[in-house]
Amino acid sequence: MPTSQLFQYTPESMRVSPARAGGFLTSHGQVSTPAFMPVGTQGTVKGTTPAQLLEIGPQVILGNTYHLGLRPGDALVAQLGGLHAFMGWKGPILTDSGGFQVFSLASMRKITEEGVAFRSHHDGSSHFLSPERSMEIQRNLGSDIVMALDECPAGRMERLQLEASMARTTRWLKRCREYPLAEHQGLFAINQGGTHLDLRTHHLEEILEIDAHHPFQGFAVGGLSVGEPKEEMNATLAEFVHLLPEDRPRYLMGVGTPEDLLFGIEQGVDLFDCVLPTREARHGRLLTSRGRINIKNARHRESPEPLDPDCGCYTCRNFSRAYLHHLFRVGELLASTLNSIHNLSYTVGLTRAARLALLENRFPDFARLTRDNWKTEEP
RNA sequence: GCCGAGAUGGCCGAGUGGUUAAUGGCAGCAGACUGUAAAUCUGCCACGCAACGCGUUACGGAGGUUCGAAUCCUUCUCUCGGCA
Repeated sequence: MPTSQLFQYTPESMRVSPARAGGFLTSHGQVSTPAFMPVGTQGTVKGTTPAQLLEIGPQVILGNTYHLGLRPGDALVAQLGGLHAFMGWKGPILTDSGGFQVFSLASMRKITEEGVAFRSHHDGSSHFLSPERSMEIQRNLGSDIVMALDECPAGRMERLQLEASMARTTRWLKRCREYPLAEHQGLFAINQGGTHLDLRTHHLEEILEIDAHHPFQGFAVGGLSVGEPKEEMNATLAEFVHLLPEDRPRYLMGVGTPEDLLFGIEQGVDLFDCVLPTREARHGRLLTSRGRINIKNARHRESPEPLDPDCGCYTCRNFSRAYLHHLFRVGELLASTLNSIHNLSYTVGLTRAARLALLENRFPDFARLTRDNWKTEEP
């Protein structure tokens, strides 16, 4: 079954804000939105087993083209039955194209019209990622949602440079669209333009020209949360997201914090992904309905309380802050696991709760209450 | 008892006459992290202040040499190894 178009639960005419609930089908299950997608770059959502992930309940998880193409290699993954089978995850998978690595590994790559020449971060060996190669890797991985290869420019890139980068991203997008993917795979286009509304809209027009001949299954907003001021990111989202086609999923890439998710949903974003919940979990920074806590802080040493009394995750059901504090202080692996389970549960749960509130027509109240609660934990 | 080695800030451990309140590491106290080169990285970490500066104690104890000592000398105490 091919990844299909968005179907909406709340028609535009019945909505009081751009925020919306929706969903679409993939061959590995339905995706209900808004949804937060945990990142599993190297074929694992760091710190969790698929069974634990199943309980957390994400709609989709991510894998990465650059990383998996390098190790263990997409051909091997294909030989072993594809990424779903390889990593033991039966639900939908989205693979990022390697576009973000063009940004994050900037010191180890060179961009040309043909593609991106990378030095492997493992051993320095040379590799070339073209739009076609990115598609080939993602086809081999067998993900349900394939991301177009883009150039993710740094947040403070000069306008002129940004325009050149975007033009190339558009040309790459055409090549990605022309590449034959597997029957079940859907391709998402990525919009760039930094925090310039005119560049964003211009790029969107170019994307929609391609879309008119050969439709994309979704649209992503890329190039945000990459160093630009938060106010500029929010202004851009507020001005731009509602311009994206209504009838297909909108994906805000690399975002983020609970605050950002709520704001994004309010602007009409359907999908999010971010490494923050798992990375911060590994670093002892935990999200709760009452704000953030740092479990390594001495003040939690003797606390019998759960992390978040309003959370029903495995970690909060079974362990005290004192225990989590202890595990972190002694450097036990279980600290990462329990913390990751919680942060992911919180983040996935936030988008799920938002969806429910949207379906029940009480989203504005939900958003206000959620924000008020965040202020209670730490002064 | 003799011979040898050594005693440094909470711990381990550099430093052997002067940019030394004293390298590092650990522990401790905080912070950062947004399509993962991140189980990572950063700051603080003797005491007292009218504190981006000043003062006071500090390298086992006591005494000495020197303009100046954690660093050299004497002695005491203790620790470790070897021989009796």
